[in-house]
This record gives sequence, structure tokens and C-alpha cells, in this order.
Amino acid sequence: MKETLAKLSTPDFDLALTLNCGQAFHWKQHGPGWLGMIGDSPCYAEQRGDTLLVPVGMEEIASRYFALDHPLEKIRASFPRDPRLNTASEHCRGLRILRQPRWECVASFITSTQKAVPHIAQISHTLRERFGQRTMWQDQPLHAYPTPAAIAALEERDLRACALGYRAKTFLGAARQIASGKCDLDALATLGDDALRDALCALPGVGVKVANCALLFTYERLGSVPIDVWIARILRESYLARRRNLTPAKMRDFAATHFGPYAGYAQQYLFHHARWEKANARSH
DNA sequence: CTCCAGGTTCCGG
DNA sequence: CCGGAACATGGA
Repeated sequence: MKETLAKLSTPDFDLALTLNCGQAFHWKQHGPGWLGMIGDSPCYAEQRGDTLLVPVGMEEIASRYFALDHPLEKIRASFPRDPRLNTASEHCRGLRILRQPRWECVASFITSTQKAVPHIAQISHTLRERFGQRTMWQDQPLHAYPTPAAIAALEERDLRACALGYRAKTFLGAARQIASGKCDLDALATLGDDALRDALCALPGVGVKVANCALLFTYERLGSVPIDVWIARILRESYLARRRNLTPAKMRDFAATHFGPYAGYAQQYLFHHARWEKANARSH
């Protein structure tokens, strides 16, 4: 029985780019579209030009998740005119910063430290299959990201068996703090950027970089700039060459002022373009 | 084999 | 407060 799909008008949107730029980790190609979960809801999404097809009834949830309301034209126009960002921004046309579920986002980035993007995706899939709620989309089984309570009930060895390595301990600790109510990720949303970052950093396994990923990818703080090895390299090469004593804090301050109110978007474009160039260089 | 990956934590100076 | 080392795992 073929499920009917609803059409969303989506100019200035690139679904594949958005799903594969290293912000979400579980979407799988399925025929001409993509299959994944938005929170507890299974979702098939397919792009045809300026139209996005999603299951009937998923229009609101998908629009919010894919951030179809983000003003990309305005965002690009707000960027400084520097060559490297221009190139990246052009290359990443249609890439949107998702609005991810809170725990899924925080948890995914706790598992992301010192891991390549494909590894993070592998961990995400294993955690989902073993400990997440199973649902079906047509004949396809899908798994929600495991809840904090589901993780909290495990032992460290269960997580090490999912290739989390040394992250197992902090990941478990974070899940337990949230499952116990000691930390309420939703309640934190009312905090300002700095207080929010501090509160997140109180979770095991969450340092400034992971906290900034959470600010950007689930708390809608589009000016937040996570400084990872890629962005650090880009800033050193193209923006802060021959600047000495560069710390992540200094790089963040520079990025926030140089790239402006949507610095997080600039960061994501630079990040993805750099990774794409490296992958492209390998294949030639 | 070595190097690196969307870092965090802990420790000694 | 700061720099360095330890920490797991898998792909290039």
C-alpha cells in the first residue's frame, strides 16, 4: 500500500546536502529519496526541484526539522565578502541548519569527539538498532534514537560494544543526569547563549565544542560557532594566518564578529566545503 | 605501520 | 591558568 505524499514548496533547499553535511547522522538513501526519523516519527523525504515530498501528516514536523523557515537569502547576504566563504557559501546553496531533537543532538555530538563523520553515523545506527524504539515505514524498519532512560539503564560495556570507546563512560553519565532529571535539556532553552553553554558543559563528555554544536543544531543559536579541527585549520589558513597564541576562544570570538549574526551557518558552509574538497581531491 | 578524525578530561608545573 | 598526555576505534 503506497503511502501518499504531501508537497512542500522548498525553494533554496538542498535535501541531500542538508542531510549529509555532518549535522545529522542517521538518514539513509531510499530509492529517489531519504529515510529517517524526526524524533519519534518515521519520515520519507524526497526532493524534486523546488518541491519536497513528505508523508501526509508530516508537513509541519518536517518543515520545522528541515528549518524551511530559515531565510537563506538573508543569511547569505549577511556574510562578509571574503573569497573562501563566498566559495563555500555558493557550493552549499540550499544547505540548512536542522532543528534536531535535543537529546539526539547532544548525545550524537558526545559520541562524535575524535571520530570521523562516517564513524559517528555508524555509532548512531548501532545505538538506534540495539536500544531505540522500532517502528515501520511501509516495509522498512526504522529506529528512534534511544531515550536517555534507555541509555541510563545500560552498563558501560554495552556502550563500548557499540564502538563508543572511551566515550562510553561520559555518554552514560550524561544520559543518567538527564534521565534522573538533574539536567532538563528543554528547560535550558530559556537561557542565554553563555549560560546555556555553561549548563551543557556540566554534562559529562560535553566541552565547549560539543556544547556549541548543541547550541547551533538544536537550540537554534545560529551565531554559535563550534571550533573543531576543520574549522580551526580553515581559520588559521585563511583568516588568522600568522596570528600567534590562537585558542579556540579567540577563534570563536573572531568568527562571531567576522561572520556576523549567522556565523554558525558560515561555519557549517566552510566545514562542509572543506570536507568536500578533501574527498574530491582523493578521488582525482 | 603511521596518521588522523566535528574533543574532553585529568594532571603537573 | 596552561600545555601535554591519555583515551578507543576504524579508515586512509
